[in-house]
Amino acid sequence: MDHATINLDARARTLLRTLIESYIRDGQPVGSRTLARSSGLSVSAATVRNVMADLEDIGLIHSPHTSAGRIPTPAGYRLFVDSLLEVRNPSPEEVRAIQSGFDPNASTQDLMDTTSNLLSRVTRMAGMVRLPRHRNVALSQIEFLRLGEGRILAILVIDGKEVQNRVLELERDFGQDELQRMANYLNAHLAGKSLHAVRAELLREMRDVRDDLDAMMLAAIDLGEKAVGDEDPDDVVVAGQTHLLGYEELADMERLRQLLEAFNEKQEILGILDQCIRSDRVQIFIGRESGLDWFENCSVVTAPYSVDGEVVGVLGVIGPTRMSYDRVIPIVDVTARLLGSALGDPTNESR
Amino acid sequence: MDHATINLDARARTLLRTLIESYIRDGQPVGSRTLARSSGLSVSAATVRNVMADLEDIGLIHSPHTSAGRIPTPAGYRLFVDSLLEVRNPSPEEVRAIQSGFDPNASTQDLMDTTSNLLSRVTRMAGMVRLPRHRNVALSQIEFLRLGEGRILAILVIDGKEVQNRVLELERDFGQDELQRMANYLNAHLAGKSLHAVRAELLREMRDVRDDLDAMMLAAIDLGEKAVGDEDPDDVVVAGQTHLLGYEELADMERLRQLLEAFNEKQEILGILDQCIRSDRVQIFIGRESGLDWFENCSVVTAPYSVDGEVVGVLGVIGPTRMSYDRVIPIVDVTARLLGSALGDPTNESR
DNA sequence: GTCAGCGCTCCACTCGGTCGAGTGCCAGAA
DNA sequence: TTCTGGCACTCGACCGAGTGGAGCGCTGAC
Repeated sequence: MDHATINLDARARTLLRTLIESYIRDGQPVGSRTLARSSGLSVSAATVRNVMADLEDIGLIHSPHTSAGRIPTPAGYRLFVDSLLEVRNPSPEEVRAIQSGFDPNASTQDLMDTTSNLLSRVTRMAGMVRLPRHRNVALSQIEFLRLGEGRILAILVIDGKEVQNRVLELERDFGQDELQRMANYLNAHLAGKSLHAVRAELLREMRDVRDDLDAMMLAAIDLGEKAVGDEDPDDVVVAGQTHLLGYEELADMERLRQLLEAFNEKQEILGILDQCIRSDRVQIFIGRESGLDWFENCSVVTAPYSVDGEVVGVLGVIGPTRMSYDRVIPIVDVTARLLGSALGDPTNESR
Repeated sequence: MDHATINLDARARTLLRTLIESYIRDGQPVGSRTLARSSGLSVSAATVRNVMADLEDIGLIHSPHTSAGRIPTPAGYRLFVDSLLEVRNPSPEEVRAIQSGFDPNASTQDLMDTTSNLLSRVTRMAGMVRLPRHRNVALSQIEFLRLGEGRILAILVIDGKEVQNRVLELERDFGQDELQRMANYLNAHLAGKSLHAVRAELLREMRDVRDDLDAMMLAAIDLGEKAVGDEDPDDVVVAGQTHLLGYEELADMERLRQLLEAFNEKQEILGILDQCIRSDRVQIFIGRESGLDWFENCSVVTAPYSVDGEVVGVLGVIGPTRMSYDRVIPIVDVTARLLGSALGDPTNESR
């Protein structure tokens, strides 16, 4: 396939680009006459037909039936977004709309919500945001609360603002005063370090220094490890799914159901987003490329967002394959940047 | 309208009932011949036609066009569910399916999730559960954690298993040891009492005894009042919205969009459910009766659920007006009962 | 390599006709 | 008075034929 793209001469590329742009705009198969006229080239419709026949052989376009116009195949879209597309700069209004949506004082959860809402509102498709990994956020404080026989509540305060609760089931029972002392010990040792570091340290101490510590400290370390142990839950925030009902190419009810179901389950969405987290720029999945059958006629545009140079999450939109990539891509891109800086914003960290 | 229902003789009622049952089953307008045959009455089609003409005059049925059969109007459905419907007992499998879904050890939130999932799975429509009011649950414990300058985290443990976090912004700053003492004071006074009682007591103490207490106690009461003060957030759990895509009478995309949007916003759903909380049995909204335009072609079946004799919430389903009320009503009913007892189950309260 | 032209294909649309379900009404029976 | 059979009529669903138009592939000329 790849060598085929190289074989395309300038004229064929122009025609393919014009064809796809036209189809994206109108949603109608485009015929040779229209294409000849709108391409800007001074060639006749017959010539265009020849070129189109070639493109069809390569598998970039196809006609739904004899004597209809041509529409792009997934491979055609692929080539289009990879090397033919000229992305517009996002319009100033759009940038402003996105920018003004970010409240630098909001909690992380709120930021995620607004972001996916913004994405879906501006693009009129479904927006989604993968929650940031908390690898390098600082543990501010850890506390334990006895709930009942062998059940204690661990409270982690992160970055001085996020609070996480975890209920631990233990075999041994601890009194509240014991718990208090263990928390004090852990806080003294670990407060201010990143969760990642905390975890590593606890594991190391459990292995190395168990002889040097009294039973209480040992229990404290054990408890701390249990409390920080679990990764934060994988999650993704989705918004604006209902926009997808508006696109007639997605009008098949059964398909649509599966699609919305996937948004509810979130599992598959997560899978897709996680595929993108290693990339450092906008990525695009077209149709079934993501591996899910029911993504036919859908495309996904994602971009990772980073704080202090480290990628911490991914966001993106899902819409019909026939979408305005030139408009959507920069929107996703700029949103990712703005989210990254909102998360890393000092005004956000200070409180 | 009401006197009209009284004017109906037995035959007309039978015919209306058969007509609606038939329409609910097949989704087709039903004509006089079919109706005459399936009603069980020994009357001719012509007679049936006369009766139908009367029913149409009263506004209980209408034909979509000349010489199609008749279909029920909302008023017809209303009369049907009010006085013609014979509800089946829920089938044993259904009861078992529902019953086995309840895990008596689950947290309230999990219970809500499973319940709405159950409702939607068993009825194949959208299920929803209004979160229970916590009016008479016991406060087990209250703790405070200093997050930063003037920001403290209040942790309420309720019923020995639910945990609620609330961040309070205060004008004055407290040290952690002060907070500890205040928590001790509050726990000593209030633990074990219902949230409702706690709140009342705190308010009373603030008014009455401020002279007798030192500043610390006063601050503690103030703090406690702030922590328990807010009502728990209004919320509703929804599941299985996607089932609604399967019903062709809801196939209008624009309508469907509004409907799903409403599920996302939850506000309107809340409104509907709250209308039902005063009732003590199954309630039904047909079409626009709930006051929302876009509920055309939809009906809502709700039932309140109670713990220890007090109604604490509502659950229900939303589906097409043309639904099997005789099957859905008992399902909703029995689910409400089972949820109530799962919430009140002593095995649930003990841990 | 490009282009005009021809013949062909296929879709979308319209038109007329038929069929069947169902209605409304009427006159006669019970 | 109530019921019933019969009749004329209406309307939607379906079918098939016909038509116009868009668009293709191919070919022969330049």
